[in-house]
Amino acid sequence: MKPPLITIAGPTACGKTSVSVELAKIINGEIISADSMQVYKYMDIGTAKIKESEKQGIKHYLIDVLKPDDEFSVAVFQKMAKEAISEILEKGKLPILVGGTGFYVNALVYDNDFTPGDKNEALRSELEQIAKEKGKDYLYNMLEEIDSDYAKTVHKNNVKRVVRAIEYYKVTGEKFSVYNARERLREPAYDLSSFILNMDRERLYSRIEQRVDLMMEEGLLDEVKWLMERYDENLVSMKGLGYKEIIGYLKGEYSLEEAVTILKNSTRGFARRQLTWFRNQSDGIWVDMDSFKEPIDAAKFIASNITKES
RNA sequence: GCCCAGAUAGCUCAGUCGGUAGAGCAGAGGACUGAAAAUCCUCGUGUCGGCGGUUCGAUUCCGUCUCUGGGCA
Repeated sequence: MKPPLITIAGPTACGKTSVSVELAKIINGEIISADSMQVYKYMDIGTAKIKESEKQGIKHYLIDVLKPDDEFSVAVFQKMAKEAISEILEKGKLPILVGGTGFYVNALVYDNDFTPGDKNEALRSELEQIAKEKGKDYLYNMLEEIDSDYAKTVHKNNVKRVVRAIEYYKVTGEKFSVYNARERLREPAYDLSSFILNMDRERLYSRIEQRVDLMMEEGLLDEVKWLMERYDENLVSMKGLGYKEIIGYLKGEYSLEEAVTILKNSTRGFARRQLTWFRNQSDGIWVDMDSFKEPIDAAKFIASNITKES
């Protein structure tokens, strides 16, 4: 018998946070964040992290658990999320996975195997160096020779992907395409109820802009300055939306006003990419946020659509 | 009032030595299996300001009008 799991996904700024808290109250659940940036401490404003007062006593997992310079990846996420699920289930409560990082949600839901192919930092930088010196085509040709099937599915300009595929092969001796094909066959490891929140695009975009303006009012600039004094700008965490744009301003690349515009534009693009993922890489009931007046109404709708087997 | 410069895709502009036009941004779609808020791919017809004229043919040349900048009075 599979353990129960409820997932709530959706693009940034669509209202996941408040709906999930309301849902947790209704069904006696606890929340696990599937968010690649909210895991980091000290990054509060830019990640639109839930505030203590907004939690309303509902326990949240995987928020503020790492420092900005700690290692993080899907594999780490999956491990920590699984631990959180066990903990919640032991209490007799329901786990609710909430977040906008579709890749993470799927990794947990399908329980993908991340045991093989651990990353090899030295190899990665070596391969990146090759791409820089001999060109992307050269690196891509290397991939074609060791795994032509995977090469067919990735664009030669996507150096990150090409590097990972070569890395995987060198580390494990197995073709990345073989690994992918195997992982693709997996069935959900949970008794799953999945929901995808969405709303009118125009409305979503204006909410994004409002949110960015609010972040500036709340002191995003100071938050980023504070982080810059302590952490390296090349950290993965510092590549997050709201951070890399303000860092650009702090380095004198453009004005603060431009930084805000760039941030708004990038966030809209992010929301669009998230939606593309949910549309094509995930299953679930789409919840039209426009048809609910309050978050609690959407939560009630979700609660009534949870499949009850246990 | 006069002079000059503009008026071209939602925005900023390029261009056509006359054969109905193209970049960036915005927008849309897609990929993704240990960087994922990352990375990468694809998609551009619009009375070329209005009206006349020259011409086989005008967005391109000429005239005129309107509007917008700037300058002179």
